[in-house]
Amino acid sequence: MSDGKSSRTTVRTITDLARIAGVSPGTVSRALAGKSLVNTKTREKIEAIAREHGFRPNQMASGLRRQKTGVIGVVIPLGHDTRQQISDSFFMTLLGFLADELTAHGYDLMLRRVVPDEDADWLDRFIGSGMIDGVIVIGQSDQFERIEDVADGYKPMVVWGNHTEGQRHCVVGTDNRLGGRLAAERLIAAGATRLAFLGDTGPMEFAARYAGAQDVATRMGVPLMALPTHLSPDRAGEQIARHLAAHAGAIDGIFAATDTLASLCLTALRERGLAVPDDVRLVGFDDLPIARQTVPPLTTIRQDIAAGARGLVQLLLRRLAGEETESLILPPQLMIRQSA
Amino acid sequence: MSDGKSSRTTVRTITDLARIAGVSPGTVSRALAGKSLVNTKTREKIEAIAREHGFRPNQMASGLRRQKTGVIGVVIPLGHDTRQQISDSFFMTLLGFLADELTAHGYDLMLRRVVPDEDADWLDRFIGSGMIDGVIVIGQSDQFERIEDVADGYKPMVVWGNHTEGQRHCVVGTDNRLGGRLAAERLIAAGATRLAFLGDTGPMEFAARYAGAQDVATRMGVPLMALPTHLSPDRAGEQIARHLAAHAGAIDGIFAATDTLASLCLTALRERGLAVPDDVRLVGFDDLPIARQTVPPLTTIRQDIAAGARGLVQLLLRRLAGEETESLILPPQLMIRQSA
DNA sequence: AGGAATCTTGCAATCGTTTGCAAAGAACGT
DNA sequence: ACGTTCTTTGCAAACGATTGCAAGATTCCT
Repeated sequence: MSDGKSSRTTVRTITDLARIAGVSPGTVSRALAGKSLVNTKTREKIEAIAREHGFRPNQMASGLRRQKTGVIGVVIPLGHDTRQQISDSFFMTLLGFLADELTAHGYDLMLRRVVPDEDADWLDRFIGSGMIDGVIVIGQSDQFERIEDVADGYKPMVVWGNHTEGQRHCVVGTDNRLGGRLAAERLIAAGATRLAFLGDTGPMEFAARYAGAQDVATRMGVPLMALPTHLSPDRAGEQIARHLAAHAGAIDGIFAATDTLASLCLTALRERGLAVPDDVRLVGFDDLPIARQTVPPLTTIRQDIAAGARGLVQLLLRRLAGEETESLILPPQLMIRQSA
Repeated sequence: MSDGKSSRTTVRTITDLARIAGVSPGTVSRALAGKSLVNTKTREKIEAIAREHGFRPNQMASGLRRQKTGVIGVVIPLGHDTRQQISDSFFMTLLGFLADELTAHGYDLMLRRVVPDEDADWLDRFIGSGMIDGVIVIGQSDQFERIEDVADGYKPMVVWGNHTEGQRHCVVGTDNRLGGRLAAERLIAAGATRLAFLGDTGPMEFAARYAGAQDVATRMGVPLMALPTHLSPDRAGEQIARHLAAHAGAIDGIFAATDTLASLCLTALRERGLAVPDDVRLVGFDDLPIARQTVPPLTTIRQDIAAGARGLVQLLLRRLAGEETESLILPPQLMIRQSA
């Protein structure tokens, strides 16, 4: 089927190919681009030679000339916790979907993880590199302002994160506040009377989830306590244990900022001999695969990651085409299992 | 601190910058590259102007001229199960480490997921694009032969996967066969007398794990049964349940090909009312974070993912420098927890 | 057959940066 | 003051593909 190396003469450039085919480089370029301005017979001959020698036009040269690269940058700013934090589960899954989605539209994906504290210039540097046609930022982290600044002067950018009234950059994300409300409502419906929010309230997404829970707590006249926690599993584990030790009896419903934290929390609760959901009700966030496999299975707020990826890419494509676009807020969904 | 848009005149090219600085483009190029052939004072002036206008040289043009891009391609072939299969946990974690490691060495990362069945040309296409200086293949999938073919003619390639005697491509990976042996030995030491391997034995890594377990089973005169299973969590769940239904009593020790499968298996065992490790011993593979949070915590074979990423990048860099390199086989490590 | 209309193709400039070569300028020694 | 070395800089040719323009080749019509 594929022969590979039948080529005596190595043909690397469009000019080499042109020489063999006995035409000019321009014609080869047009033939391979499929623009109909070239005679069918000539085109077929050129295509045949190209196939035979396994020739592929150099993307760098093409990109330079056409002023577009066919590459979309995806950048993950690591703000709060420097280490891979949120990344591992949720963000990485999103990244996988993004890769598929971009590929489906003929784009390549250039990935960068950056530490804004060490490199204040992270976003401009990426955009200005000339290597990418547009950029998707995964997570606002603590860089909201910088992203806002860039958004004014650079259109082909879409951000995964939380939507704030009046913001200037285009964002795709779950309605975190609504998610927080759903979680708190479920906890209360399941019998909880003293709530806690488990997770760092610094990042905007989490702050919104907390605020949502607060809405409900206030409305229902139920207390809600914040238990700040790091996200990296190693540190989170002991922090959670410490929280439980301190507030053991004062809590009977926990809303964890992510399923990962919820899972750790489950372990910690078990170690303290507290039954879920009888002694303590627990609701997570994300609906990662792990949520189905904990003991008991986790009641959680589902984010539709695939839909998120699709939205990010579609909005970006429209912006690349020069359109203005609104942000896209996805509805969260309460998945009732057994932990609350 | 950063001013950003103080630039009246927009300066996009090195030539613009040269005009402002009153020097030739060549000088600007040399100044920004830090090559010491330019007068210190001139260099400083140029750098100042560049900073003020937020200028960054176009990577495409630079790449074209220098014939190197500063980008490493990372490709994940999706062979057996088309869907994201293994990717989600292990591969994605590896990808994260790779991103960090490449960044640390000044390289960017271009990510591609490909479906070899739909695109036989996946590897050549990537390499021939001219966009990448080298390539890291994550997982051999069922593409061993194609990778071997390419390896002869293209040096800067390193593959994550299994090492086979006499292969021609440079690979980094865990000693899967040894891992399999460790797992089987542990199961038997924990009292198991009738073993099963849970997972698809098609992919080479898994085949080697199975073979390792087989080694031990044969040596100890213990039966070992293969229970083929898909990797995507949705299908795997019911397949495992079916396996257990069929071979319930005939098994008292299970070696799961990955922690993800092990975790699913744990759930299935619980549903059948089988106690772990008393009725059935269970050993996983990978030592993903999840292994610590299952009930009971998973005894598993640890792969050092960070070391793997480091190895991949280091070998690739040496190959980029023209060196020949041997493969790197990492030792697996038995992590004893409570499931066996 | 002659001229207009339509297809194909080649020419050459261009994208923005890098770099070999040589010229100009500075420094230095006698 | 003059010839010799260094430095520092500019010039111009790459890198490989694309594309506007115009010339050459065909086709078609009357």
